[in-house]
Amino acid sequence: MKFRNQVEWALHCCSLMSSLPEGRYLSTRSLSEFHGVPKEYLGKALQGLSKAGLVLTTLGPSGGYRLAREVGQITFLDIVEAVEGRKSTFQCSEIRANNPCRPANACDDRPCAVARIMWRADEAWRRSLAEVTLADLQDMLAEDLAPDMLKRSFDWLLERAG
Amino acid sequence: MKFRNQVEWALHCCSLMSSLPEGRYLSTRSLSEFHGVPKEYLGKALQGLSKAGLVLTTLGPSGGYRLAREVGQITFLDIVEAVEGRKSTFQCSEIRANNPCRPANACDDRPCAVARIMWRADEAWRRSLAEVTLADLQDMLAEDLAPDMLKRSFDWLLERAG
DNA sequence: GGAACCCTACTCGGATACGGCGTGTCCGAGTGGCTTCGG
DNA sequence: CCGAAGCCACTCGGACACGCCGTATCCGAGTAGGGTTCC
Repeated sequence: MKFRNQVEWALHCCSLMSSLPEGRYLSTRSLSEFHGVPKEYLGKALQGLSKAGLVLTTLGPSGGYRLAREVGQITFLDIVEAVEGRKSTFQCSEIRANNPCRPANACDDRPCAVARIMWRADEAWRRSLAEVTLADLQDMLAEDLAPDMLKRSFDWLLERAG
Repeated sequence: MKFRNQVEWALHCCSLMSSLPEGRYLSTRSLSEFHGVPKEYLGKALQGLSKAGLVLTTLGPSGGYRLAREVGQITFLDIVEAVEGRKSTFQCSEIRANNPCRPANACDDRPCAVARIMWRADEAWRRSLAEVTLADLQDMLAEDLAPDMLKRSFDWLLERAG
């Protein structure tokens, strides 16, 4: 079980858009050049973000994407679910119903115990991702990276942002 | 991102083997009949458990699988990792290295901030699964299911166990 | 000079091919148990 | 009657096809901006 690489791309794109000034947009072309990934394919990840309402789009020259909410109001879980979907990582196929010893009037009032445990782990994972926002990521990056590099990246995207 | 259904099968098979008396074995044939899943394919999941050292095998008539440790010493994480592998759900492709503004002597002493957050969520998920053992599952099932059905299932597998 | 119009170039979005891994199946190596034969 | 040997049926384990989803790409609908033209 592993994430598709679109998740990573979407997260990094949102990270870039976090420092985008009000009213400016970043195009798929610019984002793909910055990250060195295929433009057309990256577009599908961004479309996922658009469908989920996380980003706003504008057409035409100097068009592109920008975040739809404040950086503190967009969590990692929002982004991951926008790309990967909202379905649980564990799907219970009700295998217990095939038990040959199971009577017809079996008590199915509770979900399968195995599924309950797996879903609980799924919840823990989602909760961990829901606790981190893009604002937190900005803080982490500010602490990790050299200030001059942040500045240059900021200028780079400002130059390309319509 | 979703688990393969082999995970569910493996968990339910381990659940059955949990109540297997000492020295007895359950064959892939019996397990597949009990759960109503393809025998040959279920075998691959059990082979995964075998490779991970979670179960012991015996060949010949009345051969099969049985748990290698006490039910309290086998966690859900053990089983899931035996089937799905131990790799993290998030793979960092070091996309930040493609940043055109990144100098040659970039500071890569720390992993990518995005990856750190995703890995933390991965850890939370694993921790949740590591906290539950097959003994806990047995307790849950004893509380959920009717005692007579447990008894019948127990007799069923005893009849088939070599 | 200013405003309206048109054209162009650039954008996103959905529809369209290719490949890898999960899904499902088959066959061979190996072994424990039953039968049989001899003492 | 008892023990040992041989055979057989049953087991696991790895090697072999099929199908679906992730990956990658292309093309069309639509629009913002700039240039031109007219008033």
